[in-house]
Amino acid sequence: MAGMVMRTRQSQRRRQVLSRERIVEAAIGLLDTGGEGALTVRALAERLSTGAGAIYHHVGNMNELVQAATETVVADVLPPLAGPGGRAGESGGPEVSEGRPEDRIRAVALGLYDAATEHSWLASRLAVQLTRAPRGAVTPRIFESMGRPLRELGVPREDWFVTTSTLVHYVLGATTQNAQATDGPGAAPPDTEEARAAFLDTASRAWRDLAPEDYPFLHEIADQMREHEDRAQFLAGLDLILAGVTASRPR
Amino acid sequence: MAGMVMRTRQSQRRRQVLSRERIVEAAIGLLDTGGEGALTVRALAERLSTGAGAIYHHVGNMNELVQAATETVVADVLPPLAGPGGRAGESGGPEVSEGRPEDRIRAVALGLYDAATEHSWLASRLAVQLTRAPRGAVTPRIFESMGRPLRELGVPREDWFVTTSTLVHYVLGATTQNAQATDGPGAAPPDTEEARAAFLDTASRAWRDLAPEDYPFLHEIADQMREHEDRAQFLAGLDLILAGVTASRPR
DNA sequence: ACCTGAACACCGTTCAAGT
DNA sequence: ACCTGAACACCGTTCAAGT
Repeated sequence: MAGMVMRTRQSQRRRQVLSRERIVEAAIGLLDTGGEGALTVRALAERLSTGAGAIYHHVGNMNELVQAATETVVADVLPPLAGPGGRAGESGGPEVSEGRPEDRIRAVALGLYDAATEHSWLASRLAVQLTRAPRGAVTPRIFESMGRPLRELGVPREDWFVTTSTLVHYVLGATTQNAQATDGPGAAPPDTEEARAAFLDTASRAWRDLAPEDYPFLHEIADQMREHEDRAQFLAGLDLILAGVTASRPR
Repeated sequence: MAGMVMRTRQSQRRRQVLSRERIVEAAIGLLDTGGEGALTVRALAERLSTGAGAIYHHVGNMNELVQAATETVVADVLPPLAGPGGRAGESGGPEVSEGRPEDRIRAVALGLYDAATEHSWLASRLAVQLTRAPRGAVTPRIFESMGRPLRELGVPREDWFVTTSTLVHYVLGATTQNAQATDGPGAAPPDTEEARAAFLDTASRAWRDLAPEDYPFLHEIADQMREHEDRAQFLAGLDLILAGVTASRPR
């Protein structure tokens, strides 16, 4: 009987070369390589050595596919959701209930930030996803892992939703902003270290070239913009918000 | 001589029915009505009673057109950039140097928020724009008007860039998140008051249906999510960040 | 100079036909 | 059940030809 099951599974696996998982995986590959413009049904079919129509047997449409890709990538960087007791889950990511609450919030934020840096297409999709599919798998996990530490920070119960939303919105905005935009037309931010330095230098100079009467502030921060480091900046902004969270709580 | 100029201008105006401005205007109309999916060269050409190719005489390509539309909409809601002295500019929006600094930051943020609410396509485009075109017209204006009041708040000079970026990122994220997504497939958030209530109700119920051991926090805030009001929430989040800004400053 | 509109090289999606 | 691939109805963009 065990043999029968084995044989069934094997033959299924042999014949069913195509699966939703394999398609999503291939889609992520195409997205990473060439951005959203590179993900087409035909390119996908070729990479999977199949016909265009076969894709539609496992995936409803293109939009659903990109959503699945987003969910897959994000799920990998979120901490497992064991209960508040803190037992370990089996998925990747750090523990959700260990360490200081600020650090746990930072860990989730950084996980999303790094994922968005690695997958340039992620940020813009993530934003859409959170709005449209609050029943999707990742939205609840993001809110749960970002918000849970707030209790320990002493945030009053009635502020939990606002505070969590604010944190998520910041992460979303910063992440979108810093995403390498390899997609579509327009001057894409650079990939290499020195190209990035040149990019910042040009941007900084552009600010300095503005009329000083109209843009006195930009003139004053042009240097800081040239020298800033994205990831450190992201963390500093997060700490600013956390300072607000701590300052607002009653004692 | 004045007559000659007049005649030239008139005949130009008569013949040149098409102009970059008119095209951008029509594009905004299409975007507002049907989202990014509704903006096609053919639809644009029909609305302007012309051929498809004519568009390309005034606009480089589709992407450039959407960027121009974004710039136009955003420019209308930003305060005029008179010097720190505070004389009035001639464009729309409130004064940049009047009132308490917190209120001026709120005004800019709300202007962007309201614009994004009115133009559902704006948010996602704005995010892209800020990254790719730091020399564009709106990015400097946003940073200048959001950051200028920071001096009066007592934020130390070396924190100006981080603080401004954090504020902009939050606005960007919140705005993207709350944007009515009429575009593309997927369940679009609703337009009417009661449809929105139903939407929030469903979303809140979805959180409540999650396993309580894994999502204890979401269970606790499900009610707040159902009852929250987007704009008030947006402002509350902004105030949270401003609290952090104030808390971090040396005194 | 400005505009026309057919033509080109793509898309996502469907569907009869095959195995 | 799963897959094939031609066909359909779209795209953005180009370009010879007109005025």
